[in-house]
Amino acid sequence: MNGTAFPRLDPSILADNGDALKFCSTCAFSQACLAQGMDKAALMDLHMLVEHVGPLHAGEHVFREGDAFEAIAAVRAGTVKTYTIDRDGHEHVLGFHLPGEVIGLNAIDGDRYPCNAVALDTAMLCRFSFPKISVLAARLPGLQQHLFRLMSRDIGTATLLAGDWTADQRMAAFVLGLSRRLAARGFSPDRFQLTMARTDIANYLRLAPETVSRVLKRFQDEGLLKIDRREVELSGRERLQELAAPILRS
Amino acid sequence: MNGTAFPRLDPSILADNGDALKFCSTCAFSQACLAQGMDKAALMDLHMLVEHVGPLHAGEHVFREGDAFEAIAAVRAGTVKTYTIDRDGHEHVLGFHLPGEVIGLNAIDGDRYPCNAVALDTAMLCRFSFPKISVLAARLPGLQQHLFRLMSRDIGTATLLAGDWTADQRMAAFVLGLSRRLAARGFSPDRFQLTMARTDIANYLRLAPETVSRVLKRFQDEGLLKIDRREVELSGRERLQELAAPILRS
DNA sequence: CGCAGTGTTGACCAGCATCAATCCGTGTGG
DNA sequence: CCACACGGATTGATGCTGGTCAACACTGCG
Repeated sequence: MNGTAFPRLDPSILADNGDALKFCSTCAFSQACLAQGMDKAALMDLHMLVEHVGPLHAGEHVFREGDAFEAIAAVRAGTVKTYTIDRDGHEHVLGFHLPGEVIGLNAIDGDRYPCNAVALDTAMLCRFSFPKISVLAARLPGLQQHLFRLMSRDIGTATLLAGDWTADQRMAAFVLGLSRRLAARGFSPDRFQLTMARTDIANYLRLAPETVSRVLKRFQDEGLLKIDRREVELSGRERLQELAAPILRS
Repeated sequence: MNGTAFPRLDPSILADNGDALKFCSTCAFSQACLAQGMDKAALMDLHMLVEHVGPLHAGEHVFREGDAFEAIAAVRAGTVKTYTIDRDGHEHVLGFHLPGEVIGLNAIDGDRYPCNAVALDTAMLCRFSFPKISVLAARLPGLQQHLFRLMSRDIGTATLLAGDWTADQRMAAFVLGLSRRLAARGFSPDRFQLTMARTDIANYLRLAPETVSRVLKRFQDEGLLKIDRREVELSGRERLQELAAPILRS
């Protein structure tokens, strides 16, 4: 619970610079920058300012609401949940962040993080000082473009979730969304583990945990998926897609 | 209804360049950039790439979903509504944009606008070619920072609206939010016109129009505000703030 | 005047939340 | 090894918020 806010670089990685680079080059953030037209030299610059964070264990925080904002971070492994607690004590889950995804972008406007970020399982991250990456982005058009796109995408997904969809639509979109994002990282799209509790899913989809339970049960009864504890297997992808279509816009 | 997509520069403004500059310098976008540390020369560069759009009349579109994305735009006068139509034909209002606010940021990720933008009353805009402003942003740290902040802020407001709030909370947050944004532009915070129809408010807050009507009525009965047709007067700001507090985080 | 668009009001209903009880997998201690 | 407790998940009963449907009022306009 009382994880240190943004732990510093693991010394064992610092020790061997060559290793650190090789390590980081697997980071999807770098990959995306490359695809965005950055050359090798530029990528090297990016690697110069990255700090490897972790491994964090389930329940340890990456940052907390109110912490001074200094850096964004890319998830390299594991799952990170971002959330806030409103004044009635209710948790609002802003998102679940898989490997390759970036957290902290909503903190840029303001000098403090507006939410908490916690590891749901063992997680590794790359930390990018925001002032530094801004300066670098001015030199590297590909990086600037990549950041713009990431933020733009976040606006889009946030507004999609904001729509007034039924519990079934939300649930279908959630499962399908996970499936697609996992597939994009090379994991199986049809069979995966939920790294978050039912309560977390409920707080993310703005449903009661009981509703999450019931909808999943019904989906199983109707053959859309098989679920055992946290293990999910998609068996009725078409029907799920029909349900989720208006949300995922596909 | 059938407004041209992103009408070109009004020739009467082009005619007198000095006038155009004076005109644009009132633009809140420029103001904000100045505040962000840009100098006069930089501002001049920014003015070089701006195109003035409008006046657009109520119902004319700035852009439509699926149009090629080329530019973001700052509202200079009037109100612009952004919205999408889902496959069931239901309208989802993404936002109402007042003078000084920027639209199109959610289009950067992707080569097409993901939503429509329509003028609710007579509106004027400044259009910024996105490729051009990107290049400029790389030269002007203040501009880059400003863009980052704008997008970050949009992520935040989108996620706030996504929460599961009651009709009363949403309505209070909506009215108070308008009041504050208008106040920031120098308009009266206690007395203003709603430029949008009840249906638009409903589609924005994910409520039925009937609910909007009823909640406003009740707010009036309880002395929180006076409303006559589209004219609003806030009379119980404290109580509204209480209601909206968890949403507006203030 | 009559019509159309927008807004309001009322009656009814459905979806989901809430509350409460129970189940189940896991860890713990005797 | 078993008994027990605990947290998360499930299931059932009930109620409330807000949606839906329908009728009507108001305003502006041809």
